[in-house]
Amino acid sequence: MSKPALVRKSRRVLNGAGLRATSQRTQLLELIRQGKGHLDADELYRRVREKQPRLSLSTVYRSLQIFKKLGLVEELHFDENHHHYEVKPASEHHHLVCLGCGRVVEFDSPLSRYIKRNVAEAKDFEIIDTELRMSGYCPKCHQKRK
Amino acid sequence: MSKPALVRKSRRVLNGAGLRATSQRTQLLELIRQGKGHLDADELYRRVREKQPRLSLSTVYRSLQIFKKLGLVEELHFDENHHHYEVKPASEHHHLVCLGCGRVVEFDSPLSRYIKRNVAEAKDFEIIDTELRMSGYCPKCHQKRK
DNA sequence: CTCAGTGCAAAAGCTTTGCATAATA
DNA sequence: TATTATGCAAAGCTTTTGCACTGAG
Repeated sequence: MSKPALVRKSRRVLNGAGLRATSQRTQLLELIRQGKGHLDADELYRRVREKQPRLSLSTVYRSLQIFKKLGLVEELHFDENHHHYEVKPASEHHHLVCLGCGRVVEFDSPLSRYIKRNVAEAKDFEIIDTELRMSGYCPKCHQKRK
Repeated sequence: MSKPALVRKSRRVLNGAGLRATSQRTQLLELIRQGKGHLDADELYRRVREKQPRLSLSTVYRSLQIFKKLGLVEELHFDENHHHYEVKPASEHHHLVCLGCGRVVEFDSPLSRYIKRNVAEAKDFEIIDTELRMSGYCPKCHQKRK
């Protein structure tokens, strides 16, 4: 998706919810979309500040909460004391974290959809979100441990 | 398992790792084992303090880190800004959290073991831990939303 | 008796909030 | 122009750390 299209889309979504499409929100969304990694608030703060030095951390946090509520981004809970964010993917995918180097690999598994359906039925829950996180050692770090 | 047996087991595990079986550690472990819910540090702190009023929060945190390293307890990441702990279960199980009332339901799914094996193979990772968390609305809260 | 473990207080993250100012619709 | 959103500073929570004292082995 080209850059202006992204901006247009953000605007549409935000305005649609009765919110304003400020330059801060637009840039944050854009960064989260582009950013391959799973960004945390501080990382986003530092990156956006390169272009908008007056941005404040509060705005980052406030924006992230809004994006989360609108379903635009997803909050991930890795092993640490802070959250990571990524765009809500059209197709569900999950995360594999290396305990050695911290690398995060995404993976998809059709089986997770079966689990979801089974659990929803067994427990009579309406399931909104599924987060599957595995951790272990990547090939390199696996070697080093020996 | 009877209470003295629990104490004996804790002692064995701790001493085996060259650590001391203090009354604080023993009580914490006991509570986590009994506690059906998924306890957080503060909850543990308050509960143990009923019997040992001089316990400090730092000790709770330090103990939890130790238990985690020894593989005695598991750290869970729900939606919030703090962690929850439970005894490391012999059989893997997962969590379903109600976004309305916060209730946590455990479930098991044999399929998660397949996913684990598939991912380990596909990504060439040595997988240590799997955390599967779903969230949604329980029957009661599902009703209320309408 | 020794040294690991504890309590206390202080510090260190991460995240939220109040309020005056700036910017959007 | 009427609000909504922002920046700044301060506060709030959870978690970690330094240090002198205590208690387990």
